Amino acid sequence: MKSEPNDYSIDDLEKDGQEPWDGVRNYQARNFMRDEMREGDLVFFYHSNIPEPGIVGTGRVCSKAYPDPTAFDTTDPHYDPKSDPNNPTWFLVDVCFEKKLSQALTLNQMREDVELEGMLVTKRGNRLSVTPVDQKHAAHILSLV
DNA sequence: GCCAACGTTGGC
DNA sequence: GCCAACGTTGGC
Repeated sequence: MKSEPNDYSIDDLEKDGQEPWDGVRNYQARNFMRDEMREGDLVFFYHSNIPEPGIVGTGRVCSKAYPDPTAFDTTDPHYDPKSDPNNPTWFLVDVCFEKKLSQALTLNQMREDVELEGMLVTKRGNRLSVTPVDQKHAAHILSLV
């Protein structure tokens, strides 16, 4: 799961302990959260839009998927007038802090690692903020950090 | 700050 | 339903 650290960082998650992953307005990312993610699933926390983007920590999915309340909040920047509260468009899960890495696993390192070949987040032009990670890729990442 | 990638919007 | 225009993401 990507986040710009200026907006929400691994340190923020460590401090908060748990955070609703709100504001996602992309159908593919929504589908992963709503349909694929389960409580207890491992999450890699990725810092984007910085000089050295990469994985900076781990977390866990710690709620079932539920409607994103910011979609109904007219004062929220992610307000979506087309999302009907009776039939919500946007869903999210809560993410709980697990661990901050002593050293980030950078995007460059992931791209150079043949074991991580094909990992979605390493692909050029990938803009999805929530992407699935293969079991074998996840296991390898855990062996590195 | 630039720009490639790509999703969304809206005219037709 | 096509596609040009536009907006956003995010690496560089």
